[in-house]
Amino acid sequence: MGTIRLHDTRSGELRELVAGADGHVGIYACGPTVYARIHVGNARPFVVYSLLKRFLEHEGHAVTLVINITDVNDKIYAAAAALQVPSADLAAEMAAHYKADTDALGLGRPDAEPLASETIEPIVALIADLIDRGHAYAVDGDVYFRVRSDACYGSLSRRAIDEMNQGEEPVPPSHADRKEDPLDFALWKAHKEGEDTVWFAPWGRGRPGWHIECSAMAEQLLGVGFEIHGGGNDLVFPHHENEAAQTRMARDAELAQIWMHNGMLQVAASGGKMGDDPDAKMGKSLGNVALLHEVVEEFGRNALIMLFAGAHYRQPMAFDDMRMMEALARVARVRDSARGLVAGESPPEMRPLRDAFFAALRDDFNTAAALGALFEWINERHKRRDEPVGRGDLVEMLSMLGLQNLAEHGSEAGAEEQELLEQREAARSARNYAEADRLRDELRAHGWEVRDGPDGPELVRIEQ
RNA sequence: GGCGCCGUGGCGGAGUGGCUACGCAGCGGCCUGCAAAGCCGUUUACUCCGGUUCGAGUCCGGACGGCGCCUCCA
Repeated sequence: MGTIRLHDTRSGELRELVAGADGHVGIYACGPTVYARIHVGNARPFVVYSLLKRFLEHEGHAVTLVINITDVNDKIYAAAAALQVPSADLAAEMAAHYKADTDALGLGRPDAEPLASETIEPIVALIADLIDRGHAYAVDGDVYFRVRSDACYGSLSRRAIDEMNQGEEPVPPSHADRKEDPLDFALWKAHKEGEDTVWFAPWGRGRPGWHIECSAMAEQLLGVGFEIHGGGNDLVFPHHENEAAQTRMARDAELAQIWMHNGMLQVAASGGKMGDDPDAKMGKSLGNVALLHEVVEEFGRNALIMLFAGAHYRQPMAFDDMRMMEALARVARVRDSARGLVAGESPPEMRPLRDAFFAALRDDFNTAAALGALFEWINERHKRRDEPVGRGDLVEMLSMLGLQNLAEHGSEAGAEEQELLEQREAARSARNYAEADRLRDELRAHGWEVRDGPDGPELVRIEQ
């Protein structure tokens, strides 16, 4: 084990991860708002934090990963109204899709996936505390956070307070004067015409604002002052700034120690289908989305994880079909290499490359550099092709990426394919190469590639 | 306009004050009926201009270019 450092947005530098009691590490990552099916961009944080959990556990920590589901939100009301369905039904449907789509990534589930709609009591209690402490105020059923009462406001996103505005939804003229200060943001929104879900609070009927939902859900499951808060870097301001401010003012403590932010997926306006140069963040509002389940169905989860792991999590990442094809080739390289490894430990001389892999992960979870070490290990393994090489190191490394399946024995070809292979061998023996090649093409159409080796032909499953 | 990030070889993408990242693709060779896989060899780098330094893609300043946030967004 060694020191693990992670980039902290607040300080702008790498900070050592300091675990809590008994080596416990709590991670809270902002999950999706469920008003439509998620796109591959939404999957990046899911993958990054799921893999981070694996790595931290490997390093001896007990990890609790929480990824929330925002199921009460303006966007959900709007989408449900457009579809003429109850907003709660739409949210439930899309939450189910979200779980199925991320299940297909094969990385397991987070330890907790709280719903905003099931956290209303803690949310109301948190708002009440803020009002009691003078950091929030109720006006005509709305409740607003008094931004200027927090001297540290802006410290996460490092913005000067006078250069900010909360924007929020278009404010009707009748509401324009509700806020004491334009900077103040809503903790509770009074029920409005057309909204079909409502909860009761001391200051009136309504529903929570987005930011307070996360503060409450995180505290419920991880307490205050947990180790890592994550999310996309588009959430730094205002979402995470507001989350941090709410908890700071209500609890006199910081919500999280390290604020991690992953970079955006960049994609062309076509959604990455046409090979155009990526030129903008993938986003539902831009219409340039590639849906997660479509990408997984087309290229497989191995390739998508390989793509994500191929770049540092903080960097923006280009996404398109060409890059998925390249990721698929990397997957094939690993699987081809793993074939032929024997059970057991790897040669000690190859240990430094395994160690380099983990050292890279300890240095701000640099999966790209780690993958470089993994491929160097593979190259070294091939140079030793005349001696048995244990798969131990490779399985250990691949497990960090959720790709250990690449080192496992693939399924055997079916009887039909075996029959075709035997027919091809017969044709080869008869030097009827035209027929042999035809049978090889036929096997390829079945998804199996023929590789003739010293010990006879072998059938190898073609990646995706 | 403000804040932040980035600019590496055909493409993707790490890293580092002096030593081949890595992957994909290309080229030559070995192997092979031909392929595939693999091996050997090999081509192509650090946006530009100043500065610091014995030495800078690597640090500092500037220019140009790109991206994110500043309104919902992973």
